[in-house]
Amino acid sequence: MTTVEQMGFRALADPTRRSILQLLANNNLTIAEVADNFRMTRAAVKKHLTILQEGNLISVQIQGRSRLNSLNTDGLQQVMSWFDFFDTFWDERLNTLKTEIEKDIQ
Amino acid sequence: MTTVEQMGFRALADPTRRSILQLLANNNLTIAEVADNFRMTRAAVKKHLTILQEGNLISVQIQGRSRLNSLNTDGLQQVMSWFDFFDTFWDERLNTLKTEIEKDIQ
DNA sequence: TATAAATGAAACCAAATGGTATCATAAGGA
DNA sequence: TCCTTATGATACCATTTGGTTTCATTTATA
Repeated sequence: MTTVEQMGFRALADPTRRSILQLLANNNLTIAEVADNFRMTRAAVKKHLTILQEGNLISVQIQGRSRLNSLNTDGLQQVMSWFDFFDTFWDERLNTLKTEIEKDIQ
Repeated sequence: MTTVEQMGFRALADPTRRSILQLLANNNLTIAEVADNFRMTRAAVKKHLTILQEGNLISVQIQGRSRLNSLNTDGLQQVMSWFDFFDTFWDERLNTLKTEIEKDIQ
């Protein structure tokens, strides 16, 4: 049961991967360019990029011998939509609170 | 460098823990009550609850010999605020698009 | 005061994770 | 063509993770 949502959350669990996403928000970058921003091997960075891709958080465009990574907002939206569940929860609590206050007033 | 944000993301990476949060959105539950909803031992569930607490996603209230777990919206808010970074990114892209269209019109 | 109920804690285990090093392959450029 | 650049793919390793089992501690209760 490895849903897209699950892959997205798993991808976001690592701080390096979250940094990569913030990098890609500014520019589309090749693997080597992304790797320049971290103190680990290109191989390690490439693994992170693969996991980000599996979570639909980035998309890849192959240009000759290089591989351009760009942010994919679809995955981010999907993960963010998980939190909507709690929006209704918060609304309900606010309504309950409101009802209690109204009771107090009368 | 284990920030609260990092702990929150890590806590959310596991599907069992996300389910627990949704359970606690409806009711405050003891460890045993939470465990009734899963096919794993109480010990395993307790570990998950500890990780959720470290991520500020739940808070615990001790009542006699039982331990009541409840949703802590602070942690959720903190994690959700990470995504705000990309809101401005999206806005910028929309503005860029708008500018391009306006250029086309003239 | 026994006894049951609820949790705490620690040792242990298999699998996943994040990293490295190494070698292979593909594509541009002098 | 030859060399360099950019990536692909493995094998390997230490640590973390998610789970179990077992035993100890604390708190209600008959």
